[in-house]
Amino acid sequence: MMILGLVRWMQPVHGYDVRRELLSWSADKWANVQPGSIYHALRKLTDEGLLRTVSVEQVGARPARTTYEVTAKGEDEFETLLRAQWWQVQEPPDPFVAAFSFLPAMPREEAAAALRNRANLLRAGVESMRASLDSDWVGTRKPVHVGWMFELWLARAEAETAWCERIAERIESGVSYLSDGMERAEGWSGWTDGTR
Amino acid sequence: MMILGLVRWMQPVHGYDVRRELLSWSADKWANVQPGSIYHALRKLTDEGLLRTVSVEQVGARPARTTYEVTAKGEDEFETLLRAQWWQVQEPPDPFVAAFSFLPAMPREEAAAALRNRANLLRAGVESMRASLDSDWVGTRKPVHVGWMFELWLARAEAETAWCERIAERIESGVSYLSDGMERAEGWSGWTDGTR
DNA sequence: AGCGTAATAACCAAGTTTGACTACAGTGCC
DNA sequence: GGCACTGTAGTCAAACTTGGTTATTACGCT
Repeated sequence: MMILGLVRWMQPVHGYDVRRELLSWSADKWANVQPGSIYHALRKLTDEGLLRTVSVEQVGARPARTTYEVTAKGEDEFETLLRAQWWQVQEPPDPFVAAFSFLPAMPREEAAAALRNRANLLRAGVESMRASLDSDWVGTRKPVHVGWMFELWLARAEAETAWCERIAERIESGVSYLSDGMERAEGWSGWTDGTR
Repeated sequence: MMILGLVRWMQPVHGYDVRRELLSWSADKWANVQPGSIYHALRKLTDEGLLRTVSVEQVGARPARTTYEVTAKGEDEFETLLRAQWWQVQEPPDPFVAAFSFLPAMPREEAAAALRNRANLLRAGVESMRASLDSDWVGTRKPVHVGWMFELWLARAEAETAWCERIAERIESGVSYLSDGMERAEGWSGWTDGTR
């Protein structure tokens, strides 16, 4: 749980603060935390004894805001969780890879075009990232390691760009999708080989 | 939905077949489809009119197995879904990135060690992938594009390996985590700067 | 002064995912 | 023949996510 970590370094906080911080990191993209989940998570963590409510303030007739802070147990749990993620490699599910596994269901032309398009989109992303890396915003107003995360994305994106173009060429070159050993093997009748 | 695509090229199938195929692709890793979700998904897709049940056989006193196939509407929907994934770039949530964003909560030494470790794990993965790419198994018994997916993982993993080592060095070199512009800015008291 | 829009703070019901569990049939081993 | 084990097929309740909604206050504009 990511929320726990956030509460830990902003404590004491209330839900809305956490939400804003998450959105400002646009963390809904790379963590799986949508605004809606936050309050549920906070309550659950409290039930488990990892958080403790500090106070419940009420300003006018607005919804009461509850402020949380981390307990000793929560601190422990966070360390454990954090270490688990740091020491393990565990590749995240990627919808594109899933879609790519259905390659033979796409007409060759379209597949190649889509890959080229993807390469361009990635390049655009790289460009805009580089821009904000060079600009002073990330350079001076954010901790240094935020820039490092950008570098990771950059490296990944560049690797992927190259791959997209390589594969696009192969597809256009008309290589058969069925490998040598299984030209006439049965059970693959569902595949169109991109030539429908 | 990924299940739809699978049913589409294995039809007619029953749930267990789908499950086996998914596991054999170890798709529980890169798609988010655990065995438990399959039957629910099949039923839901049927309710939505994307699938149609073909028959319900019963062998002895075992659970009845229901066989499905794709309807015309399901075919359409699949095309739409597939294209959405092919033409969009949408980076998946990555738990490591999430954990990395808490870098300042880790002692410097450990962070560096963990990154080095990660680099090694990635290298090991690359190695074993390369091995199975060279072996005949992927080369001859699987469609060619499965090999291409391996190449993508490889490219990503190599990029990330390099990054890990670069960052590990920086961390060891003792750079401050706080960027120049915010040395004395308030509100960051929760950060330990890796020197607890 | 009046009015519309944005921000604040949270809730909730509905939909999804998950891991654990059931129950039976072959198969191999002693 | 008896027994343990693996493979087959699917169910289920509990946990988790999500997107939309409420209700009030502050702000800006004319």
